[in-house]
Amino acid sequence: MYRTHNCGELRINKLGTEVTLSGWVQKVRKLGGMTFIDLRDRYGITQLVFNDETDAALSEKAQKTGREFVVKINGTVTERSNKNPEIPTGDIEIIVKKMEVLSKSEIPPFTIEENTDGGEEIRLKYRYLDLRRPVVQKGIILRHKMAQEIRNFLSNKEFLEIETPFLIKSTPEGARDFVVPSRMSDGKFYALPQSPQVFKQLLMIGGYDKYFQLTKCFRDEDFRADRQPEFTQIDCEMSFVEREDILTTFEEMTKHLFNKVMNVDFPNAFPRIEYDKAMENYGSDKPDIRFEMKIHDISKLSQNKGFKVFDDAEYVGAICAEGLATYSRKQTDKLIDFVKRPQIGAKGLVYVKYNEDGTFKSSVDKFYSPEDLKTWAEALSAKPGDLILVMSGEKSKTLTALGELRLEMGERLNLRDKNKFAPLWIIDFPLFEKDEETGQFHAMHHPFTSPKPGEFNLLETNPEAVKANAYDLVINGNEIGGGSIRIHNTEMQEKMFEHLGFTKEGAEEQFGFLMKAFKYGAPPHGGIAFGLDRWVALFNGSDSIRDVMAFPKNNAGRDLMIDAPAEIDEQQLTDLHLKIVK
RNA sequence: GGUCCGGUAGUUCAGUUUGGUUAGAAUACAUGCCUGUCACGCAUGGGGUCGCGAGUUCAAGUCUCGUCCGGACCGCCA
Repeated sequence: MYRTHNCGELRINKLGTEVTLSGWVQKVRKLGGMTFIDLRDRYGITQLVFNDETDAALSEKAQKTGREFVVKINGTVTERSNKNPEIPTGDIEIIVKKMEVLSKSEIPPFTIEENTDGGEEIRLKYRYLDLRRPVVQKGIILRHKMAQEIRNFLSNKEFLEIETPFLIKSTPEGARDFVVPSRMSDGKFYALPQSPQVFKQLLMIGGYDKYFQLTKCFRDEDFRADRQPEFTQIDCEMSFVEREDILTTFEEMTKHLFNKVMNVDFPNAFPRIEYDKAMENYGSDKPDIRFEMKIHDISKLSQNKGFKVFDDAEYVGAICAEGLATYSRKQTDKLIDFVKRPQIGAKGLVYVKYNEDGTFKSSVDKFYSPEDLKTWAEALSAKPGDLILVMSGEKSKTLTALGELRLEMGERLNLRDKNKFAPLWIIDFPLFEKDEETGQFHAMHHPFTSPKPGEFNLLETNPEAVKANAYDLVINGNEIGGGSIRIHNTEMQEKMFEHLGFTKEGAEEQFGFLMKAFKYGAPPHGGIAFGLDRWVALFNGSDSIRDVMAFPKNNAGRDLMIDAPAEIDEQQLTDLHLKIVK
């Protein structure tokens, strides 16, 4: 037998018990005639003691074990004379009688402790060692708990977990597909799903009116801290539902998860904000509403006073950063640099300091009287001591830039507390967005999204104004999930493809099977999908989804541990009818 | 496709601004001392193609160009 207990469970009430433990040697402390070993497994750390006077040979053996050796010991649970209040097992230690080395270890490339000395790259390369660290385990365990709770909740609501295929067909809309060459069909390819979208709709037509799946999705685009080539979605779909049914069901699921996993309760309904309002007030379609600092339109108050920059602008907007009127010239210059960074791309920034004594000091004093500035302050509900930040230009771009600035100021004012959660729904997204270069319409959500009821007619006259029956769940500025009520009849779907620039033949070739299915009694349906990785990362307080994936890839989509992607041999290429062109 | 930052001991970094003696620190590792440590302590020691290639120069970790690798971001991600 390898163990009677794990390394995290022994307490003072087990004094005198003979135990067997197995685990990894985290640390050996030699104090002359006495040696301590910290033995670790995923449940905790237990201290082992060896004494020269009791058993010199065993003590010698203990001193020779290195970090990360796997050992099995037999011994007696004893009260420590010097207790360690830092760890749960700190009141006891094991006086070892027998030790067996089960597996030796080379010297690990970084320290495997709560605070490692290893950098990102080396920890990815030796991911199996990083996985031994409690902080990493915490994320992996949290992920398991969330997945369990999701399954419990949905299963109790009579949702069925149904798998859909990974080897499917490439479609032109959306992200780039990962592609798999076919050996059996010369020159043909499978594609890995970007999401099970079409299959879950076909399941609705197949009569499985409540479906879900925790499944991998694949998108061959460039990656970020919160984007990996393969990621996990909580994919859900329901039949005979309207938007309200979906929002109610999944708001309940969200609350269930918060309650069971984070012990956080939301007695009230989540706020619902229309897309247009979100853009106007927060400059983002995924606003962080842990703090207010709304954007205000001060175009009317600031134009026609002789300041050309504002007069020529389509829009002038401002935010109010509380208590920052004391910012120095150097600090305001830093903010100007911040908005001028190419990622934000603003031309500049005007600041107004509303001083404690009620006076104003701004970078545009030449053009605006204190009375003018006072009207701005009133519009923003600014108090003496606050700093007003103003940007102008083309409306949507300025709003986006102000949104970025708002987040930055929220960060500086410590308003983005990781222990605080602010979920909300964004609703009424536009159905289409226009490609700036080609003028072509794209589906903002996806091409199966239904327009809002009552807006079907607008489709012909003013497609850009049509709102989609789509919704996103946003928590703390992260898009956690999104979905829509789908189109469920052939005519509407054909019209949609037409607007998206598909020819009749093209649509038939790509999605003919779906259009055909619609002809055999398709129930009204809709659904939602959540990004499990992002959600776990959010609950875990991680900035990167890599922290909550057992084996993540780097930002170039490479797996540094197994060194993938890799070349394949000539025979494989031949079998797949492929030739490498350099 | 683009912008920015980085690559020096097993690891994390300093040194590069202003080219110039034997490239440092911490930690890890090894050895010795140490009987209550838990970031143990003390002493000694080993450990470097300064990512790679080319160039400038009497001389390159340091300057230039190219290239590879890693990270953050923009585009992209229905």
